Amino acid sequence: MNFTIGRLAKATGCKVQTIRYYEQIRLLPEPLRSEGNQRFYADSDIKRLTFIRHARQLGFTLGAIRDLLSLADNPDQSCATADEIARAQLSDVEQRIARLLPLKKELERMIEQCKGGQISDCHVIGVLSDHSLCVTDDHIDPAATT
Amino acid sequence: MNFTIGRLAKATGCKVQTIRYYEQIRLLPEPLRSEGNQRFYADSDIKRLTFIRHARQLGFTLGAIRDLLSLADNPDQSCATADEIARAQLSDVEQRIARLLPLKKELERMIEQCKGGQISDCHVIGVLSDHSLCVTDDHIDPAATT
DNA sequence: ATAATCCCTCTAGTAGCTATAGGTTCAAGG
DNA sequence: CCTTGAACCTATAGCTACTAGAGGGATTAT
Repeated sequence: MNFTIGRLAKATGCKVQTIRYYEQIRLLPEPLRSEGNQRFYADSDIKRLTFIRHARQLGFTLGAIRDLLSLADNPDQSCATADEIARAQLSDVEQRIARLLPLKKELERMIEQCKGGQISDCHVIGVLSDHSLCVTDDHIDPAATT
Repeated sequence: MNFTIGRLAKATGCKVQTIRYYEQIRLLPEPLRSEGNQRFYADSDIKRLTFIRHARQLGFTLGAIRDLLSLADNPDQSCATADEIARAQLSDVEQRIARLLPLKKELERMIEQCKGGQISDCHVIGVLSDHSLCVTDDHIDPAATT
């Protein structure tokens, strides 16, 4: 019923520091403390943290998770917003895939054409130096995470 | 023959601050300065920056780009190292795709099952709360960029 | 009693930029 | 020649989502 932060960490596969970080940014509520100032958690905290970690594994940002949590806290609302957040996340993932696939092709082509000679004949370096040797124009947005 | 930082930015599609940042981390050499302390660039800088931007578009990290640039600077060497860096990048991209595909599936499933009722019946929230409702176990490393 | 292990706070670091503040230089128009 | 506005300068802080470390206190096992 009462867990130290270390046990919560083990139970959820989350690092101790990460838990304190989530508390700091108010994603997790401030827990009770022992006399010696150590945090003590309840089952509800395991649930909440599990939710967070799972959502992170699905690539949701902490901002999106914050929204999803506040929805989960009010189960009488319509789930339209949750649906919307999930759809946005899906389209994000789809976009990332759509950018990575041509990238992969370009890299494969680059590597395939490298005959193992000198740098001066190297296609890897060559393609990077001269965009026109590239198959596709639009590669990737150097931002885009997960 | 002589460009201000703004012209270099336009020529390469790179922001002015980013150029200064690249100089700061020594990815670009310190350029000459005008009497009024403004940077002036030569054609070689355009080339170098183009190389960098193109490599970034292909998802290479600045560390990898630094290595590739030093290889490009010594064209008599073997291109084995360049090849290796490109292969590492390819495998990185492949791993990212491999993680995103099951993610996409899970999100699609999540959304599909959402019937638009209340949060309490919402599959989006439900799946996040209870991992066992999930199809796959291994989702994603919440790190992994581009 | 003591040692090992856990916990505490606070700060700084990671990647790759982006943005802002507060000031200087430059080029063009009147 | 003077002024105006754009472009430039430095320095610093912010972004995401953590992670690592210093320097100490608490708890538990022996």
